[in-house]
Amino acid sequence: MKIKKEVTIYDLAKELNYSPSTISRALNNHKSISKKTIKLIKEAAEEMGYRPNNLAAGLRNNKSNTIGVLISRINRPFMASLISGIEETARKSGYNVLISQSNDKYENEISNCNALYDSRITGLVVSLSMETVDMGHFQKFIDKGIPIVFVDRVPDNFNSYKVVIDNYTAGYSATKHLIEQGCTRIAHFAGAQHRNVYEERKKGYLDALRENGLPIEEDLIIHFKTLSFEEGNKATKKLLKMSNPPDGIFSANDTAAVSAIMCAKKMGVNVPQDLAVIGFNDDPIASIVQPSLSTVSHPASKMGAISARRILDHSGQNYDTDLSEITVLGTEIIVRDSSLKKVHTLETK
Amino acid sequence: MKIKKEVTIYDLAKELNYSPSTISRALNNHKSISKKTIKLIKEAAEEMGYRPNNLAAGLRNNKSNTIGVLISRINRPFMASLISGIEETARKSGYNVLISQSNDKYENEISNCNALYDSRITGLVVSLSMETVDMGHFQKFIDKGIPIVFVDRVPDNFNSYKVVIDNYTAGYSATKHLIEQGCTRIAHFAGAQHRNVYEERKKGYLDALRENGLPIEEDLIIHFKTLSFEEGNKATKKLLKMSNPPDGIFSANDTAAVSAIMCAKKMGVNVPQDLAVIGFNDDPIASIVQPSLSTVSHPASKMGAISARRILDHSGQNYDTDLSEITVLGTEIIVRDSSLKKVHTLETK
DNA sequence: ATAGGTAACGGAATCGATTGCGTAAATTTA
DNA sequence: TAAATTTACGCAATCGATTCCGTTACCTAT
Repeated sequence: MKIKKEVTIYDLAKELNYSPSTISRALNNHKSISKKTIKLIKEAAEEMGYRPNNLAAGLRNNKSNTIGVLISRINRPFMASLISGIEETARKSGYNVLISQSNDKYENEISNCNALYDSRITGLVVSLSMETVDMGHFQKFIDKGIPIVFVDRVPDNFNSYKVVIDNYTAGYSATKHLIEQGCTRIAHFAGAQHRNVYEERKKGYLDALRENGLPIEEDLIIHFKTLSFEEGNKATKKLLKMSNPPDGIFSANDTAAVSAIMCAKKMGVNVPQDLAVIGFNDDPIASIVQPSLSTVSHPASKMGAISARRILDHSGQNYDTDLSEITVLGTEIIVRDSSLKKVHTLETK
Repeated sequence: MKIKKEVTIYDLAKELNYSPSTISRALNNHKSISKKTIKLIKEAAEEMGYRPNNLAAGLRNNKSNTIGVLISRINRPFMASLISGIEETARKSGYNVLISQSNDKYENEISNCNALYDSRITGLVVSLSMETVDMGHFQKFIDKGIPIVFVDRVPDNFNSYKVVIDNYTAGYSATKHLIEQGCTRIAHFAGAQHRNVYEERKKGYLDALRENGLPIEEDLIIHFKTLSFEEGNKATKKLLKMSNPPDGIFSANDTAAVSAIMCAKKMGVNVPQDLAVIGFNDDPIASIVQPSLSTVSHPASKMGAISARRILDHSGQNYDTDLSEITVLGTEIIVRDSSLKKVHTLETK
């Protein structure tokens, strides 16, 4: 097996009778090299099949043109789209994307964090694990001037770039939508309250009830651990067996919302007539379940693109950039059948 | 903003009065360093907060302890699970994972391929884009002794590691299942025939028909471009409007299969009584659609894990490893409601 | 006691690109 | 035309880890 030798700037230098410095500068469009020489060198480089050694450049500059991504799980629709957005944006600028998943374990988040740090990433995009409370493991990036972009599941006690959606307004609007459809006893499937996204969605829910004169009943607020299908099933069963069951559910994710729909159907409860349901995320399953699930959509891929862009821009700029910049993206209530009480009422009249 | 200095093996050398060589060897458990010294050095390294510089090591060794992943799209359930499996396995061995998506464009596949090559990845995991026919862009990896693992969508004209499922048998079994359920006119939603997975699934379908004495009708074989929801809808409509419509569909993926179910329902065709449907992949939507979709499941995450393992093992071994090793994993027919004609017939009697 | 062997470590080159400093030639200015 | 710039480039150190060759000191066998 023949191992072909790689072309380096030294090979180019020898071939063209220039010094390696000139070659390097020419390839980087340094201003102190004449246009002619740059053209000459670049053409020769192309012809000889020169390809820059990122490792060498990285060693010298102590960075690697690589964006690190630290998330809970890759195989979730939201996360996959997020990564997709990061990757597309990064690659257009010649950056690589390094991924790692914590599986929602604090411990994994720390070790992955260290591994990425050691890899001299240019910047880090993070969506916090479910367990994470302490932010200590991120400090070293700040100390080194490496930008961190928190996305979706962000901390509130750590100053850095953030890309989020307006979870409060989304929660408020989703709940308001159910109210407008005639619901008066609306349950909420809430996520872990130390994660901003779930806390704010719940706040929105609560305020929507208050501002519309509906009482808040603690029995109707179910706190989930993982918002899984199984948990959703159990919670729905419990709710529907109450002497005074809810007539609406706002779930903090689609998985649990779908389980609620399917569970209700199995129990003979009509959706949306007896129980209107709205979820969160607009996962593919939302448009497949019957009745189709109303939900809140957010631009996952765009969030990824913006996160990557933050890092790319940060690296191009001077150091004292404002790290605290927060990007808030809008959401949209996607009305499908699972919440359309009114229209349905009209139709059946 | 204080920038903390990184600890290097030279710092350790100075501190402990050893040479950098010894430090390096000790940290790598080289046999020519005494146990005592190794212990001493490792403890000091730990205490001083030493972290190896992968870039420096990578430059020297011309590789980076990084596995490159080249796939079509991240945000597909199969691909996300695949990456998840790769990442978990790689990280356990201290390897990083670099991802890139081609969006099923040949051109992107080439440029991503080059970018990964330039990043000195230790090995490459590839699932071919829909368009790829020529394999030239992969040759340089072979020339360099960098292992490539093709997974799922693999080439048949390129000698390298492969991790696949038995698509032929899966296609055969899925079709056979429909036959056993009483279907006699089974349509097939086929994917691009230059991709092994779709070609073999179709072959299995054809042989199942033949071996069970059913005629092959070209009208019932629809060749899809992307097996999308929209394409599935259109194809289903066309099939059901035939004077002699099919009573079963074997779709090469779940997306199209689900669209068939939903389309049939809308057209007043009963699933599975009038039209039995079976898909492929066991995506989340398969268990959500009603009637739930029978399908073929394959171990996406495990395929990723095995692919990563191939690369890790290859790097540990001597050079003349057998590159042509092919791993074939089993699949499973998941029987749900969309194909259960017989049982349903019994129930309704 | 001496040749031969081994265990334990050090010197210094190497990987490839970058960059501060220096310099010769070309150009402009006075 | 001499002086002052400017242009265009070279020299050599640097980033941090690895590794091929040594080189001691100590041990063993004859």
